Amino acid sequence: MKRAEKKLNLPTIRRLPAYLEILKRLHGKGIDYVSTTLLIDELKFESVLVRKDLAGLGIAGKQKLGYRLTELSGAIEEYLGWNRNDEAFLIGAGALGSALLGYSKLEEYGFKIVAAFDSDKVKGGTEIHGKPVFHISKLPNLAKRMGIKIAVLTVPADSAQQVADVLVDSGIRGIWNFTGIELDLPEGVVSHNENITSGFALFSVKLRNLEEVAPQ
Amino acid sequence: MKRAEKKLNLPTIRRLPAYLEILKRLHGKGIDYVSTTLLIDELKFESVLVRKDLAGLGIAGKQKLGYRLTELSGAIEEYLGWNRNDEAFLIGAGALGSALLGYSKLEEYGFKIVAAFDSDKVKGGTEIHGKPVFHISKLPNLAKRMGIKIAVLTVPADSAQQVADVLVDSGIRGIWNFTGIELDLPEGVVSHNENITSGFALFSVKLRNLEEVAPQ
DNA sequence: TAGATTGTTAATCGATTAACAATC
DNA sequence: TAGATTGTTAATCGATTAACAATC
Repeated sequence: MKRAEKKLNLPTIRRLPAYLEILKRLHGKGIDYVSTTLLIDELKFESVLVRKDLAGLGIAGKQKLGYRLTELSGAIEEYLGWNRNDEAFLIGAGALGSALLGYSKLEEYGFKIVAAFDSDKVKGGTEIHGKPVFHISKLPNLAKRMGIKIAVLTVPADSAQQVADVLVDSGIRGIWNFTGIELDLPEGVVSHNENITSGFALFSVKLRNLEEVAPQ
Repeated sequence: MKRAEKKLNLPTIRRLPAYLEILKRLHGKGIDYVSTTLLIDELKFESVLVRKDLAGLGIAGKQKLGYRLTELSGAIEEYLGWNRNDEAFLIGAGALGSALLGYSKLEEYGFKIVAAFDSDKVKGGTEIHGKPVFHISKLPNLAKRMGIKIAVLTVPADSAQQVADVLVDSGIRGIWNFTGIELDLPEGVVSHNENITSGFALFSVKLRNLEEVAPQ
């Protein structure tokens, strides 16, 4: 299969997992071909948009039939790199960190958190959702020995930058950042900020509008 | 204080919490006036953007000085409705649900989860992060008695719609939806979808690019 | 053939950025 | 006054939607 060369735009990339989820469900039902009309039955947006999105993946549909399901989901997984197997560390084993350690979908998508770290004193042999938890002082050594290049950062905001510096020194090149802090990182290290408060703000505004339309 | 009438665009609303966070930090340092140049020192984007964002809040800055910190953060909180006190139920006390029950920032922002529900058999007196957990069968009654109108939905995808129907019947009008499923809801009920896989997809693509630029 | 679908090009809409005027 | 800043209008950029051609 030829690698899709086209650069997809950001909203498209955000939508890809939703397509993949639906495709999985349809695959379970023994469906072989999916049309964009079938896909938008499940989603709530326009079929042109789906078609544009899929066009960038570099696969072709068949008129009257749609896209071959396995080919389509394969292309999405390949585009996202979810057919690979990435190993990552998680730092900050609080409530959010623990939730991510137990979020099995990540592994399904080729993203395996192999160990967690925390600044609290941890007893030897501690595990959360079956993943070992170490004191953060052990991270640099383990990262180098295991060749880990990816980290999930779920520490409190006020230690975010400091921990990030340690990660960079330990050879980490990609940081999935849940701290709400904009990290200062050197060239060659990428981060992606996940910010639940942004989504909460949108939800809040929707709630406020609701109350204004029909108070009490 | 006059209510800001202007409708802010979605990206602006998403940015408001970040401004608020910075303002809180600066407030702790005893700073009274903040300029947009000061704000962008912390963020990584353009000061025009910040100015445009703040313009919609309906407050005025002072040339050479900037905005009065308390007035600015007050206006943001009011716009988001974070100066109110909303009570909510959480449904689905798994890993993610538990994390949200322990996420104290929500309460700081006027959003209080008062109880959790799960379909698993729960013993009387069960608590997670100090919040009582009930069997879901108790929800309709409690929601009505307590006048709860907001729910956080963290159940597995395959029961999402079914639980949402129960919520609507119980008088819930706003659903913060973490299930990854697009809910079918009647007129007058709003939902906001939080989808961690979307963010993970963006992170994955950044990681993939990283590897392509400098393999191994 | 008629109809369902893919896939592309043009038009529109929305958000960011650039330019600059106003003012303390 | 000079300089730092707010705040607005115009230009640009990016994404969605509309229109439609192509084809099985």
